[in-house]
Amino acid sequence: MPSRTKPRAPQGYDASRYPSFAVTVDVVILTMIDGSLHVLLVQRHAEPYAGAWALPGGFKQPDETLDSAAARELAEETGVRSAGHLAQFGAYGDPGRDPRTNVVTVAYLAVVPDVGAIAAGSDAADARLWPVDDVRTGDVELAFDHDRIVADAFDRVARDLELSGLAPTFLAEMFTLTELQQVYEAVWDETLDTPNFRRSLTADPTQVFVEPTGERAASSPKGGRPPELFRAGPAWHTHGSPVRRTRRR
Amino acid sequence: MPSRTKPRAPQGYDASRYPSFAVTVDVVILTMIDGSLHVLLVQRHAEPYAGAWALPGGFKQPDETLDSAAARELAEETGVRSAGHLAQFGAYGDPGRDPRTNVVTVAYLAVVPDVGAIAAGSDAADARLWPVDDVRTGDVELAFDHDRIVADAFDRVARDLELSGLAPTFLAEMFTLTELQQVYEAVWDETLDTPNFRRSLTADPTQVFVEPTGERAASSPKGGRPPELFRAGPAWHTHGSPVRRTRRR
DNA sequence: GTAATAGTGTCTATTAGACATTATCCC
DNA sequence: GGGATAATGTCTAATAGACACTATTAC
Repeated sequence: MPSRTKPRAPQGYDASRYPSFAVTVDVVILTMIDGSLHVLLVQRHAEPYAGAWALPGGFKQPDETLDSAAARELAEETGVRSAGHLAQFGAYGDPGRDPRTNVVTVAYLAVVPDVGAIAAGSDAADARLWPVDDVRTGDVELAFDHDRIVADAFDRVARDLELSGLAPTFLAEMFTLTELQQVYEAVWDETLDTPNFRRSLTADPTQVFVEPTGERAASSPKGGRPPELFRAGPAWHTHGSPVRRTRRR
Repeated sequence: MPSRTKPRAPQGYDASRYPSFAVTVDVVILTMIDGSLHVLLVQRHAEPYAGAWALPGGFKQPDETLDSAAARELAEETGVRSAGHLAQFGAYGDPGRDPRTNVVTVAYLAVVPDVGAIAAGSDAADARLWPVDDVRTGDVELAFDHDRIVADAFDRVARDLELSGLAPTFLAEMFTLTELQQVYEAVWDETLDTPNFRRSLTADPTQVFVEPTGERAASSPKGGRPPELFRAGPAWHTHGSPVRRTRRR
C-alpha cells in the first residue's frame, strides 16, 4: 500500500520547476526499388558519431505539431509534400541517448513511392537509400539509438501492412500485381503464393482493391508476358489490407 | 524539387540553440470491474481545467527512461510495482495543449487486475475509476487533450488484445472463462459466441492458453452452476491471443 | 522451338460462425 | 420442479494453402 509521497505533478505544478528537454522528430523513410525495400539515411560529419549514418530529423518548433514537424522533415529530404503514409510510432528518451544534451525524439514512419525526387532532394553525397537487409544485419553503422528506432520501424510497418491499406503507397499510381506482391514479400520477408495472393485481391466482388487500367507495362528485358497495370481501388481505405500474413504455428 | 534551405539540424547543431520543452508521461490505467472496463482518472483542483478529470502523470526526469517514468507513475497511483502490461502508445505535442508552457507528453497504456490497491493508492477523493462507457460518450469532462489520448488508448488496447497475450493481464491469477470472455467483449464492445470462444482456447492441443486449477469459484448469488477456475498458460506469450476479432465485412 | 514472366482454375484442409444440447448450482 | 449460469457437441459456410495449368513475350 503506497503512501502519497509527492503532490500529483502535472495537475498543479510550478511552471518554472521542471527539467528541460530538446524535442526532435526523426523520420524513417521507406520505399521500394526494384522489388526490395530501402530506407533513407544521412551520413554524419560532425561528432558525435561522425561517419555513422543517421535518420533524417530535426527540432520540433513550439508553434508546430509533431505531425507537421515530421511532414516538414520529410519534405526537406525528399520533396514529397504529402506522403501516402506518415505515422508516428514511438518516442525515445533514454538518458544519454544524445551525449550532448537531454533529447527526446519522436519517431515517424513515412512510406513513399520511388519517385526520383528522393535523390534530387538529397543533393549532397551524404544521403542515400540503403537496402533494409544491409541495415537489419548491422552492416551499416547507425548513430545514437537509431538502430533501435529503425528496428521498431520495421516491426511497425510489418504490422501496419496487414492492418491498414498501406501497400499501394509504396508504389506509383499505376502498378503491376507482381510489384504489389513484392511489397508484401519485402516487408514481411517471406514469399507468397501468387495465385492465392491475386485471389485475395478479388475474392470479394463488392470490394475493389485493384482496378484495371487497360494498359500494360513493357515486358522485362529477359522476355516474358508484359504485365497489366492496375490502379489502387477505394477498398484499401475502408477495409485495410486484403492480404493477411501467414499464421505460423 | 526542393532546395536545401537549412543545415540538417540534429547532425551538427549548436546545443545552446534549440526550443526547450517540458516532457511528461501520462498513463491510461485500465482494469475490469464486474465485467466492465474502467479507467483511472484524477480530478484537478487548480487552474487550468479545475474540476475536470485528467490522466495520472508527471514529469520525466533526465536520469530515467520514459518506460521507468511510466512505471513510477503507475506505482504511485496504484501500488502496482510490475504491471502485466505497460506499453507506450503515443506522443502528444500540439502547440498550446498545455496553456502554461510547452509540454510534450508521452502516453502509456497500463493494464492491471482489479486488485483493491488502486483505491488504496488513490487515498484521496480526487481519484476514481470511471467506466469507459462514460468516458467514451463524453459524460466525463477531461482536461487538456486527454480526451484524444484516452480515445487513442482505447484504439490501442483493442488492437493489442488481438495481437498480444494481453487478455489475462486484466484478471487475477485465477479466473473463470466467463471472466476472460468478458474482457474481450468489454474491450471490443461486441458479444462473442461462448462455445466458439471456448473452443478457440483449446483448439490447438499443443498450445496451452488456460490450464485448469481443479478449483471452482462460488456460484453467483442468483444460483447457477459454479464455474471452474483457470490459470493463464504459457501460450499467451509465444502465440498472442487465440481469440480473433470478428471480420466485419 | 526454349526460357522467362504473367495470369487462371481447382481441389483440400482448416477455421469461423451458428445454434442445439447437456450439466450443476440456488431457491 | 424452475430459473440461472456453466460447459459441450455438431453441422455448415468461408477461408487459406497447395499446386497444376494456360498465356504472351524475347530470343
